[in-house]
Amino acid sequence: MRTRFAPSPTGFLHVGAFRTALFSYLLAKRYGGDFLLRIEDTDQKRLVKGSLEHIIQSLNALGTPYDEGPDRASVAALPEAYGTVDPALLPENGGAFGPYIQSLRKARYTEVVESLLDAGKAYWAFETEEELAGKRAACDARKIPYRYDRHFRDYDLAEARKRVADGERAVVRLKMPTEGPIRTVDFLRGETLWDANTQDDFIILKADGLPPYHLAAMVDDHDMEISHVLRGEEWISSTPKHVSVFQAMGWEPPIFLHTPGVLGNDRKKLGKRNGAKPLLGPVPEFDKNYVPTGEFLIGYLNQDGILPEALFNFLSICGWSPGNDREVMTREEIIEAFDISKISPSPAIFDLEKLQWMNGVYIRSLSPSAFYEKARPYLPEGLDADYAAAAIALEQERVKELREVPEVTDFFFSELPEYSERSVAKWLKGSGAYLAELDSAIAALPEWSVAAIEAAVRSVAASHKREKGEATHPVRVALTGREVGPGLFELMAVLGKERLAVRFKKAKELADGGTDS
RNA sequence: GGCCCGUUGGUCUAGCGGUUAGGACGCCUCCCUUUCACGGAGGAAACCAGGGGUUCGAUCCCCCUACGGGCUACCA
Repeated sequence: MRTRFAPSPTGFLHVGAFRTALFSYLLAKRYGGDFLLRIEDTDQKRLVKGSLEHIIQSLNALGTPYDEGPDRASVAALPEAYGTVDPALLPENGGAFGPYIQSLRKARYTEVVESLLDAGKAYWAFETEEELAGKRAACDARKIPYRYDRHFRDYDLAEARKRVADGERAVVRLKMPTEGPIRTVDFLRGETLWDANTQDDFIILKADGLPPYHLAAMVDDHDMEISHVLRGEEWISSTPKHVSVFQAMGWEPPIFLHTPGVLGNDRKKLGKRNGAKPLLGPVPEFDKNYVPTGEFLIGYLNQDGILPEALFNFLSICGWSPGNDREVMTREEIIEAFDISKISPSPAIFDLEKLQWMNGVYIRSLSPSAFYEKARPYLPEGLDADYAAAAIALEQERVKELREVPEVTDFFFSELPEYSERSVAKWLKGSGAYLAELDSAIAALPEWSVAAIEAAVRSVAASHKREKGEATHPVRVALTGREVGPGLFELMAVLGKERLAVRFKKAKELADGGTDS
């Protein structure tokens, strides 16, 4: 069992691609196999600096690291246009089937193309791109479907090679069957028969000397002994091309499984073409000339504080289910339950609200110290660690994304809370005497515990004939400036005597002018 | 236009010829409770895209239509 993820270094890794990578990873791990990363950079024009590192970082961040893939030596061999990759992210030895970067495998593709040429299964074609565009336009004008006219299909090979040797620009095309159906099998959707006359003698070697995807990926999947090819459903239509390559070379094709797209709320595919943002890992800085367009649904989930484990879990059940009602599962449980035949063949809409809910589930399952560690990057610098940990622990069951932590805990860390006028008017006015008495009672407490604090507050409240919200709300507003938040007595215990005294003093001033009831 | 793929509540899905069509998110109500949240108990929400078949019986098998998506590049 060997699977691979084969993205192009052309920008952000988007959810759809990410989920396909996850499925590939899960399949390999389910059967104890290997998951490989291969970089498909045969279109050098679309290369975006920094995206190679982004791809590797993202895979690591999600928790789907590759068993075989780019290593230090091969990345070092890349031109500067790829940007740098943190060596710590790269293995010393990428694996026995490398290099795993297509631009570094040019010689092997040439070899395959030459053998196809020799066998009479492919041919050189000399039309320029302009001529081809002209042929296409002519068909469009007559409203007939365009197909390459196979002008050079029977052109003399020796003659063609001479022209190429003389420096003429040319491409190599594969001779597709001219009759009979071409049969492809998709693991999820079954067999489909493609009429030969809908097929084109497609290009397998571009004029720049590199092959396009249709050839390169097949050669690599074969050479790297990939058993299951999981890829996006946009590849379904070109599968007949792919099986034709395998057939021409006399190779056994892998099992193809096309994963459905992941759509945004607008039902539009979430892909790099509409500029979905990255999911995890540091936000990459790409070249200025890389401008994603369209809807930005995903946002910077990593910056928002979505935990990798939550995303791993969520993505795994986005378009797949274990066949029962289980949704929250550990990574081990997911791997054990993973079954590609239960992948849904229809596209799914990315449900951000459900992800947020699930992230909350994962945040709540964290130990207080783990939660503190995860939340720390979102907190201001220079806080007392013990105090900060105790403070944010009170919010752990309330936040769905880590980014919420600073705004819901800021009153712990500022000298005085920000008092909203509305809250002051509603709860502080007329509570001066109550707060004053509370202040002294708290200051006089011999023992500092949540229970002791609660007892003191309840006692003072009782003497003022205050119950429930009447008793607690003025205190909450006095100490935090707001009306919602963690348990009042817990929060007071964490704030401590000194901070409490300062806040009571300020609150009494704000309450001035009113009379206690 | 041509060729493909898809279609169960708003969303993600279970189902694989006989079910009161199950679960989750979201929404609503109630309980717990000092607020919010968590947790608990309920509820609204799908004539299984529509129409034909096959069958004693179709969400499930076949066909057609509609809608959505993809491909139709010297991009992947």
